This record gives sequence, structure tokens and C-alpha cells, in this order.
Amino acid sequence: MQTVQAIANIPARVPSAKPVEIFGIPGVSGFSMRFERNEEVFGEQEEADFLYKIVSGAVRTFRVLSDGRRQVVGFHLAGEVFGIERGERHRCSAEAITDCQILLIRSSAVEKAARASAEAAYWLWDLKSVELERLQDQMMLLGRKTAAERVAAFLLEMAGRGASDTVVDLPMSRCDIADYLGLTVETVSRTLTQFQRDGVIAMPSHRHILLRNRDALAREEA
Amino acid sequence: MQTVQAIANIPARVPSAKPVEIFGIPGVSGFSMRFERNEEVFGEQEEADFLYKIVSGAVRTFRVLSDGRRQVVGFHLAGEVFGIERGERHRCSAEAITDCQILLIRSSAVEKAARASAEAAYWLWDLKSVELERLQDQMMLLGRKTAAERVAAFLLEMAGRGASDTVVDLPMSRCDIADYLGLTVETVSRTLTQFQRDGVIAMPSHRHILLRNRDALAREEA
DNA sequence: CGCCCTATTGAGGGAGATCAACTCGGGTGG
DNA sequence: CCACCCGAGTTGATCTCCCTCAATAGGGCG
Repeated sequence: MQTVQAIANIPARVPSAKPVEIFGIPGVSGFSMRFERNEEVFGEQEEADFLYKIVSGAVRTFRVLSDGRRQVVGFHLAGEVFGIERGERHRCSAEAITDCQILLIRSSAVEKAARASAEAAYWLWDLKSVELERLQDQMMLLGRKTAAERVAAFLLEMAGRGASDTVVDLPMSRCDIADYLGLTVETVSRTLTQFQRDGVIAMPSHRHILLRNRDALAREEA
Repeated sequence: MQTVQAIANIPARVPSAKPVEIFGIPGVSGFSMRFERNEEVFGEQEEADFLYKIVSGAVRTFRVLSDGRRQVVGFHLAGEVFGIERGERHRCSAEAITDCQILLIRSSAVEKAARASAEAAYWLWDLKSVELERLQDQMMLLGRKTAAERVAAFLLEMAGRGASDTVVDLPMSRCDIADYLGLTVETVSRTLTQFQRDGVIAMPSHRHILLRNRDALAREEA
């Protein structure tokens, strides 16, 4: 796996080195990069030189304990921004879930813009606030909800983020889902199977789920 | 319990209605209020007309499921700010853990300042970022750590926030701690007792804990 | 078509929850 | 000043939900 630092020193790997205006903030521009499935975008403790905007594909951010236990902090889909840090270094790792096209924006440029323009700083604040609200929901989920409630909440969350609100397609593996929900793969699998038996969902394939009874799922979420 | 709205309409309850300059931001000022132990500061879904800075005392923020399961989102101590929201309404409830003196600042004034001044907006961004980093740690804790690891992490967190780094005093009850760590009161109690037996901590009283072996505790945290 | 990785299913065990009893300590009133 | 009282905390016994370990099944890509 290649680190951002390593990649940044290899201009040959940058398909579009031409700066792209972004966020409508003058002076803040990015360049595009491709990442393969499971490739590292950045690692924990690496210098946070960039922030990232997904053009296409999906990304997971996560942290790992010394013994390998992993907690997925978030999933990021096309159009979303991730990797903004307060300090010098990243506090999570990020990996491509699928092949990705990602826009990299120099964080120094963003910080400069934020110090100069209230609008830019307000935009940053808003971004963090939205993420914070999501993490608060996730705390409730991880601290107090049962396995069935967690999986139901996850399906509804993904449904809300996708194009259709009955067809959910999941770019991530069962293992990613489990590590996001604080469960094991087996429990996630069993719970999905149970939902299918109950007629609440259907699974035409592992990565595609149909919500057959949204209300039942919402009731399940608690 | 009295809501902020109710209280705000009773000037008699406001000991210091005289505006206090705060955050060094012109035009942003607050007034002080007292809250008793277990009194509600604000409730979930209430309008977020104020943000709050604790002069003295401690506050818990939390969310509750319909069946009563509670997740404590955070503990806030003297000097800290809480209750800043992105939207119109609070997404948590807040209650005084001890008798409190709290400074209330109109959120409209803060928002206005943030839109006008990059410095103010940047300050807000920073505040949210710090909170976000804490919640990421907490996600790892809630999703993947054992009871002993959670309690150890909690003690070290509180030690880091207190004046002394070996004497931890806990304003909150065992129940608050349990709901913060995603455990039950019984498990928290048992774990503390076990730490005491192992000589890692001592408990001169329920609300005072001595860290006798910080390294062992750090190892316990994983 | 076959291989390999991911997902599913099954059996059994364990960490923490639940239910219940008891103890402690701080505040109050006699 | 001390005894009582009540809520908070601790301890014990049992249960259960989810984890662990293991084997099987499926499906996507060469």
C-alpha cells in the first residue's frame, strides 16, 4: 500500500495535475488522484497535508488497536469531504473501499482561506458540525443498541444516503459493516438473514439490499 | 425541572443580568445563571437559543431512547463550553451534575460574529474539532473495548482533565459513568473494585479515586 | 469452468446484563 | 451529638446475547 506522502512525490501517478477550483473559495484548488480498492489513502499519524473530496467511489476511515481490533469511524461516498484535521496529523486511517477518484486539496490553502474568510471558516465549522451530529448518533448506537437495532439503523442510514430509498447498495464488505457497528461479521450476517426471513428486506445479492418494509425496520431501530 | 425557555422568561432567577464580555469577541456577551444538582439546563429538541460556558460545577449531556436507555455523550467541567448547535434545536439534553454557575451566551450573537469574523468562525471550528476527536476516541471505546479497558480509559481521561494527575475526583455518579461507557452500574462498580484489589487504584471515598499505578492502568486501557 | 475470497450457518462458550440482596455514608431531625 | 433514614454503591447468582471457533456455501473474476 502506498502512502499519500509517497504518492505525492510521484507526479506520474497524478492523472490531473491541473488545479481545480473547489468550494468556490479563491486560491483553494485540488488535483485528482485514483486509488484502487483497499489502497490506503492516508494512515493514522501521517501528516495531514491534504483534505480529500471523493469524485467517485467510497472510502472508509477507521482506527485500529494494537491487537488488531478495528473501529470504522465512517463511510464516505461520492461528493463527500473527509480527512480535515485540527492538528498536524491524521487521527484515523483511510482506505478506498472501491476504486476511487479523489480530489486532493492542500490543507494549508484551506486553513489560509479559513483564517482570511469568515465564509470559508463557517463552511468548515458546518462540515465538522454535521460529522459531530452523526458521531453522537453513532455513540448511542454503539453504547446502547442491540445488534438488530444497529443493523436496522445502518440500513436506514445507507438508504438515506443513496439515490433510491428502497434499494440500498453497499460498497463495503460485511466486515466493514461489522467494524462500523461494533459487532462481528457473523452477527451482521445472521441479523440480515433474520430480517430477510421476516420479510423486512430482500437480498438479491450480497451488496444489494431491498427494503421491503421500511416501517418495520424503523421500529426495529428503536 | 425547569427548561431554559421557562427560566429565560423569569429575570428574577438571573443573578447577573449584566452582560459579560466573552471569548474576546465584541458584541458577544453572556449572563450568569445558577443550576441545582440534577436540574435540566436544556432538553433534546428544545430551541438552541444559547450556548453555555461553565463557571463552576459539572454538566452531563446525553440522549435517551424511548424505552429509557440512556447514552451520556459528554461530561463538561468548569471553563468548558457546550450546547453549540448547527441547527435550530438541541440534539442532546443537558443536566447539572452538581450545583452549577453557568454563563449563557445568545447563539444568534455568536453566529453573527462567526459570519462577520474569520477569527470567531475559526474558534468555533476548533471547538467542534476538539469535540469530534474526543467522540472518535469514544467510538473506539464503545465499539471495541472491554469493560476493564473502558473504565481504565475513563479514569485516565478524568485524571488528565483534573488538577492533580494522581487524585481523580468524580462529580458524577456510577450511573452517569456507566451510561457514558456503555456499561451497567454493576459492571462499573465491579471493575473499580477489581482495580482496587489489584492495587492499581484506591478509593478513599466513592467520588475520590487515587491512581496508585498509572502505567498498569494505561496498559489496561489497551 | 474452477478457484478463491466473502458470506453464511452451526455449535458452544463467555463477558457483561439482569435480578436481587445487602451495605455504606451522608444528611436530617430528635 | 447521635441515631435513623434513604439513596447510592457494592456484591452475589443467574441468564442471555453476542462472540468465538469451525465448517460450508456462494459468487465474481480469471
